[in-house]
Order: sequence, then structure tokens, then C-alpha cells
Amino acid sequence: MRKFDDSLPLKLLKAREAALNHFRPLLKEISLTEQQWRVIRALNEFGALESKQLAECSCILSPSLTGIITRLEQQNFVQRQKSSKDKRRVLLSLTDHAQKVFDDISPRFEERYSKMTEQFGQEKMEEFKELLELMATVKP
Amino acid sequence: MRKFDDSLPLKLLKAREAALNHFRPLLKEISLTEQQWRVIRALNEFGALESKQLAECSCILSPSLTGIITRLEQQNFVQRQKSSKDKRRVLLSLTDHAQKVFDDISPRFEERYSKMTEQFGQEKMEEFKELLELMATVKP
DNA sequence: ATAGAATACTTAATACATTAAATACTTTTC
DNA sequence: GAAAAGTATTTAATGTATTAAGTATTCTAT
Repeated sequence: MRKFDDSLPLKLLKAREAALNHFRPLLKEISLTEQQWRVIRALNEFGALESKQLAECSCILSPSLTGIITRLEQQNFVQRQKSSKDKRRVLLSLTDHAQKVFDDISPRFEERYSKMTEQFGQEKMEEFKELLELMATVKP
Repeated sequence: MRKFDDSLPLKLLKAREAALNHFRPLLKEISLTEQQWRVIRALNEFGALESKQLAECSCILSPSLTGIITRLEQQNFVQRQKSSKDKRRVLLSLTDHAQKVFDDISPRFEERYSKMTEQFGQEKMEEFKELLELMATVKP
């Protein structure tokens, strides 16, 4: 039978852990969790987003996102704003403070990302990302 | 700057989610979480293990494992046994019940694993796993 | 125009992740 | 041989994952 270690989900977990280890020191430095940072990155790129859209693109389920946003709001990183057209919807966006923190720190993330890519190998990384995208499309 | 979606950790997360979706229905059927199943699979392959070894090989941190084992013990899947040589250590092993459940269900996991591999492509899967292993070794 | 279906978000409950600190035991060192 | 340093596991505290259910609002079909 297939060995324990020959498990795709486990390998994906280990690879992700290894990748994240390149960025944890920076996250710790700015006292943000991995998920909080993902949310901030998404809002930085897309501007204001509704909760559902943000959940979709950041790969976080709505119930989790509610708590994450609440905490980011308390720390003055994100602001909630109810839509006037559809009162069910909530618009989320970065505060000026968050934008500043992001602009300050993101070059250092980029730097580490480059080093990681370099260590892994540029070409391999391209190939790797393509395979990851392909796997993301495989349906049960 | 690099786009939000062009993030290795995010791609790894999405790929893992997609992979896990192949097995979630089975896990739900036997009412075990992904982590509980990982622990059971490890104990099935390696027999009795100390807590630290189990944490290491199943990629679960010790504090998390304590809770997981406690719950598996309550459900009669795992038994704790203190080492007589070193009273700090705890030996963990599957109960007969767990072994039976494992033997019954694992062929169906294998079946789904094969289908997933087939959909993805056998050769691509080999290549993919190699890249994942390589990534797991890249250090910050 | 309105009952009922659908949608967006939140709450609730349980399980796991992460970091720090505590506990209990073992090994080292002087 | 006892204090100090180290180790294995657990506890504690906070944050996130997952599923189900609740709330408020909007849409749809009569």
C-alpha cells in the first residue's frame, strides 16, 4: 500500500510550511498573522471589496473573515462601510495607516520572495506554479 | 509589483484545498477530521510512537497533538501508555477498533487517490511531488 | 403588492494552529 | 550527589477553519 509519506496533501502542507517560514519573521515584526496579511494584500490590490469577494480571493471562509476583519478594524487596519444600495453588503477597505504600513514593509516581503525563488530556481518555480494551478482545478 | 494572485503560499493553499476535496466526503463519513486521520495513518504505518515523533512525522505541533490525541482517546481510536524507562514520554498506538476502521476504509481512500492522480496525470504527479519535496527543503 | 426563495453577512460550536509558559522528569556539571 | 541545564509533554491564550444555523435584506413569482 501507499506509504504514509507519499501523500499529496501532506507534501503540500510541508511545502507550504517551508515557504511560509521565509516570511514569518516579517509578519512577527509587524504583529500580523498570515491571514491578516493576506487580507491586507488583497485590499491593497483590489481596493474596496465586499466581504464575499474578499473571502473568495483570499481563500478564507466568510465566518473566519468576519473575525479577522473585526480584529483588523480594532487595530485600525481596515474599515467597514455598509453599502447604501444593498444593505446586506459590507464594503471593506484599508485605512491610511494600513496603506502606509503596507507600503513600508512590502519591499521587504518582495526581497524575501525573490531570494526564495532564487534558491528554488527561477525556471523550476515557473513550472511549479503551473502545476499548482493545475492541481487547483482538478475536481473530485 | 508582484500581483496578489502570484503568491506561492496562496497557490499552495489552493492546491491543497483542491486535493483535500477528494477526501473530505470519506472523512465526513467516518466522522474524523483531516488531522485525526493523519495521526491514525501515521500510527498505522509506524506502530507505537512517542508524542514527539508523531508530531514530527504528521506535521502537527505538540500542543495541537495533545488535544487531538485526547479526543481520539475518548473516541477509542488511540491509547496512551507512559514509558517506564523515561516517565516523561508517552507511547501512542491505535486501538483494535481504530485498526479495524482503518483497514475497512483505507481502500476507498486509495481508490480516490488513484482517481485524483489519474485526473492530474501520472507523470505530472511524479514531477509535482518532486518539486514539492524540493520546496520543503528550501530554508530561509 | 406580497409570500417565499435566495443572498450577504454574522453568530455559535467544536477543532486545530501558534506562541509562550508551566510541569515533570532526566541528564550534566561541578 | 545536588544544583543547573535540558527534554517531553501539557496548559494557557489568542486566532483561524469548518459546519450549521440565525438575521437582515433583496429578489422572484405570482
